[in-house]
Amino acid sequence: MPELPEVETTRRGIDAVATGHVLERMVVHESRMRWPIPKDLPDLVGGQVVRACKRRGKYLLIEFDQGTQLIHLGMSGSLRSVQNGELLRKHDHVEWHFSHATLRLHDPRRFGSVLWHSKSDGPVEQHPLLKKLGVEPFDSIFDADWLKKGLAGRQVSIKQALLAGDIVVGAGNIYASESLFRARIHPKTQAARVSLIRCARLVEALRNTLSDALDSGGSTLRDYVNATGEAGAYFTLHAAVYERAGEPCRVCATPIKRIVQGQRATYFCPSCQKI
DNA sequence: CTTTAACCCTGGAGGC
DNA sequence: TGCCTCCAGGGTTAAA
Repeated sequence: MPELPEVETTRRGIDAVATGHVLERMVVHESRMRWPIPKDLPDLVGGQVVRACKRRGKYLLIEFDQGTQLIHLGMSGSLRSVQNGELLRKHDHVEWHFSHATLRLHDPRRFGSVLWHSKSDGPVEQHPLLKKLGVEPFDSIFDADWLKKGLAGRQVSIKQALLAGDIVVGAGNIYASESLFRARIHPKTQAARVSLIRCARLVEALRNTLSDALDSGGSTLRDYVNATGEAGAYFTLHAAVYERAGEPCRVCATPIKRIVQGQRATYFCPSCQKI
């Protein structure tokens, strides 16, 4: 799925289309997503003004006066703006119709979700899916100390701890590998054994990896399409290790290795990255 | 408490 | 132009 840069790119795209405008109609073509899309959601938001389009981790938050829609893109989701009346494609599951454009959620695997959090249930940050999320990577509170404290007592690998998202959000499977490469940390290093110095390196590496991806349009994915429908090529052009097993490290030419951690592929340079 | 692995689902790639 | 296996951006959930 879209990792944080892709989600943020999407947020900017839909913000430009939706914020301050009346959502004339929401249409659900397929409600069987990660969780069923609530049946009463279209009636709840139809005719309402979109007040803001925000993001928390990889969740998109569409704010209305009565509450917030939570949208997750899962592994294969994309949310893009199309001209009103553009032909529906296979796997276009949800539409948000505005007078000047339509937003479409396209998600072949349907791991994504569209949920509702009513204002009467308190701040959206308290939603069960959001309240356990770690800090945002660009929040100033996220520093070496924060990371070190978060890793304390964890027996899992640093790769898995980073991916878990309960210390810091935003590192998906691609950027977890890429960030560890930049920080020169071996992905199998025990989380609790990562030193403060290396935590500092990892904080910087994660931020640099994410902001580089954001600068190039948040487009790590083979078939990724951002909110305006523009495909990107950051990943194919710039990945240092991801999906490069057997190919030479861009720094030292040692063949990149692929291992499996927690049922997910990890890529690293066995020479540059130390335990 | 932490950790693990099953699971949700479609489609593309590659072997035969 | 078929069939089969493996793999893919995520993350919740039940079980150990």
